[in-house]
Amino acid sequence: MSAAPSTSSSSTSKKCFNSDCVDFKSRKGWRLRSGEFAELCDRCASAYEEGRFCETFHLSATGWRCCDSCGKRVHCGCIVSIHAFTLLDAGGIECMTCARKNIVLTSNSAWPPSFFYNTPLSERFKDLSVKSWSQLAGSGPVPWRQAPSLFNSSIPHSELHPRNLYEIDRLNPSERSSAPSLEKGRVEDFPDRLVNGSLKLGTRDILENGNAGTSSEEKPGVCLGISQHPVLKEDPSTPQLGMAISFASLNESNGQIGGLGTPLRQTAPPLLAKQFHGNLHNGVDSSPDTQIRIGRPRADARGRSQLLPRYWPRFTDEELQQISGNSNSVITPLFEKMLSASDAGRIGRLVLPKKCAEAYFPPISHPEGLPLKVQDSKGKEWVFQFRFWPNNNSRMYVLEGVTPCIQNMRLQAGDIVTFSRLEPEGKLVMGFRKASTAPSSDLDNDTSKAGNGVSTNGDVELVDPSPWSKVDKSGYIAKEVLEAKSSIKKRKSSTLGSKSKRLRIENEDMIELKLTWEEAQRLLRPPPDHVPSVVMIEGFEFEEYELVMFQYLHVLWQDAPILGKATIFATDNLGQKIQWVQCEDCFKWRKLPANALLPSKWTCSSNSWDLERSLCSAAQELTAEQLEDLLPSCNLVAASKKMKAAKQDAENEALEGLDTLANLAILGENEALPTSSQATTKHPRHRPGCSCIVCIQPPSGKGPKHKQTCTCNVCQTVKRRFKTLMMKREKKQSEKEAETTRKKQQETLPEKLLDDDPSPSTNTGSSSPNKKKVVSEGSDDDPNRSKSSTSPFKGQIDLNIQPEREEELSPGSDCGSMMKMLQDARQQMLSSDGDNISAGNQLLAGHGMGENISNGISLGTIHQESQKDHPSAFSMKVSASSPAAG
DNA sequence: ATAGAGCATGGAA
DNA sequence: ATTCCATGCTCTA
Repeated sequence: MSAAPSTSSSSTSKKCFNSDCVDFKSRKGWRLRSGEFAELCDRCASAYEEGRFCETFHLSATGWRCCDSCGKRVHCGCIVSIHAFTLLDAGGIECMTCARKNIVLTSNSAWPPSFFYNTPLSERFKDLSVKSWSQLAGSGPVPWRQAPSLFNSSIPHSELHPRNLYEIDRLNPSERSSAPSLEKGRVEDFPDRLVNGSLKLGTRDILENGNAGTSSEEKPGVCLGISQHPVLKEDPSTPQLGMAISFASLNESNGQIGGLGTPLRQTAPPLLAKQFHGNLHNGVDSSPDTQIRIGRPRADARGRSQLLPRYWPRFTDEELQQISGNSNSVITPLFEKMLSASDAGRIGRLVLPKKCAEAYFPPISHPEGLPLKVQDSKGKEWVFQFRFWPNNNSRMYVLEGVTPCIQNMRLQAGDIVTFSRLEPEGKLVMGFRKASTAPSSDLDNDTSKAGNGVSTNGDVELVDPSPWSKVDKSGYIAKEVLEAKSSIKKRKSSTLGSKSKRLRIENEDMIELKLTWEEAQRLLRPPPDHVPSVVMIEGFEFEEYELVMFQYLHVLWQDAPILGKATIFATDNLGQKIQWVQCEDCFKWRKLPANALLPSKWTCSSNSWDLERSLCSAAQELTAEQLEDLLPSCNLVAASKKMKAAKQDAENEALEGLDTLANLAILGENEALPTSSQATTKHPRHRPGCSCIVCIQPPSGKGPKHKQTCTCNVCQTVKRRFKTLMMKREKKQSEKEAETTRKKQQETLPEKLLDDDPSPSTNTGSSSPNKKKVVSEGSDDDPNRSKSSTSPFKGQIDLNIQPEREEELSPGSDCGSMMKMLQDARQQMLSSDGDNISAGNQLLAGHGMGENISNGISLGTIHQESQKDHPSAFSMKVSASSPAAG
């Protein structure tokens, strides 16, 4: 603190932060407790960077001590040098140089190897066993962050550590457990760098308890050295595991972090918290074995943390084991991140969550960063450039050059990449989890299954091609399927774009989705006798099941309503529109008004429409037979699909196009379908005024349900948009019909029946039990799209479909009654105008409102729309649901 | 013209 | 109000 001049804020004055200096500030120095950086003049900054600051300005200050090992003087009483030394277990201090040496030489050093990132060192640390780490961690009051009181020593000392030691000043207790940053001149913020597994564990436990460092089992302070510094700006609840241990970083330039060995330096709270349940208590745990074993995400493990929950690694034991394989390596989950469109795009830049980057990756002082070696679960090593961009007063960390890896893993936006570390090797391992297998927040139960990219055999590429096999009940299923398909070779920039966020949300709300999906799955089973129609798209052959599409749409519209309580629409004896819904608990089907908005988890108790049947004990209205009739008729089934084809690109595009189409269908926009690459830019930023479905809904997907009578802006918008959409479509449809009629008269095409006629009547009826080929034809206006295998358009598809023209498709003709119901719903909606915003509400409800799910009307409507015009779209989607077999 | 690199912007948390 | 971060924008090669 002597270093901290009187200036209250480095940013408020133009003078050098150093009160002893009168020059103007121009560079950043150490990080202040406030989180800002001390701004220094060139001279002071240089001194700081070179480790001479205290020697220069604080010689007369108190707090100097001597390194117990080399006798060098270290200014322990100053924030500037906070990372230049470490406290020894037995008392006393050690300069970083010695500390580093010791840590290299002994596994029991107070200095976690994690501090040394550079390859050379990491190599040296390779032989450090996990045990060593744990021991390190438990080595006592290692000043991960030094308490103020620690700085009062007056022991003289002669020299400060290596300049790099100066880098980090992270005194921000709450956020940093700091590792000294290698950065020169710029104070790094490498908060929360855990030193080792045990530390993490401890932290985690702390976090789990949700309090700052006081867990019944663990005393963070014990191992982490509880910082007593005032919490700067971080969440006060955050454990103050400070650690300002600076570590002498090695020459950053040599970069290769190689194995990264490093254990994390950080207080990686949540992360660890989740994974290693209760193993180490206070970091003093000397039993290495207890730590870092299979980290198991615990649902209850979420404590508070600096890291956003979405970055918490959600590895399951299984996954961890897969990663570590048969080796004796212990896997330490670090963090995970759902790929954004940008991440998965061709730019090859993966944006790293700042805290994660700072916590687990080597500290970097220059924007150029360092090459970082990362091994995939297959053992293949990748080298990314870990760097950052100055961003405001912060940094934005990115991994560059990830494209090959991303492609290799066949990942796309929405999928999750995981970072973990293998101990004792210290290797950074990058795994992945396809969207559909992404474990839900705390429900990791079924995540370990497919596609996590961390197969034991290391075959990252073993992305299960079978969509269904990946169905894990999560709402991602369809999406994933789609993505899995589209990911097959050519990986274009993600189509998720704005969806990724939604995906994240969904991921976080997976519980709900899972249930929904479970429900959906029940409905997805194809009837025994059902014969799928085969759709040929771009040379791909798909077995098509209407419901798949239906479901797909649910899932597909990440930005829209989606997975909700699957219901079946019908018309009762009185001619009224109704919907059948199945109780989550008793599985009985209940009849509800067609416009009822249902939450994803609907139970009899929610049956306010029929009080007599608001209890599970109440008998089901439908007889088994009736139910049987009902289900098949709606094609509430999904089935596997085969995809024989070759053109992955085409496929990708098609899928992406479909994806987009789906959105367009909802939005009813007129623009031509954007290309896949455009997909993400179509909605670059939802600026003010944007009324897209994304923008008009609550960001978190949570929130109160909107009633049908709600007149809030969102609802109004939805109503208005829907109305407009319907009007447009009606108009379009009329035109189409007229045109179709004209053409029919002229040509009397054989495909006629397969044609576009979107009229409900046409769609009603058979569910095409017969396998037939559906040919998708590209041009949107071409009414010739047909399902006939003999169609001359076979294999052709035009992805540039326009929602408006979707009317022509009628894959739905197979969907008989379902289509009729949908049509009915649609008409009902249209006729009732503003009042009946069922569709719109459905969107709302199913969408942002989290719990509400499209009750079917919206879906139906959408479905229908899509169907009408774009067989191809449908087909594609359908196919999406069933991954390629070919 | 295109791709890549780096920075800026602004929505979301 | 601040920070994060996804992605757009601009410049350069």
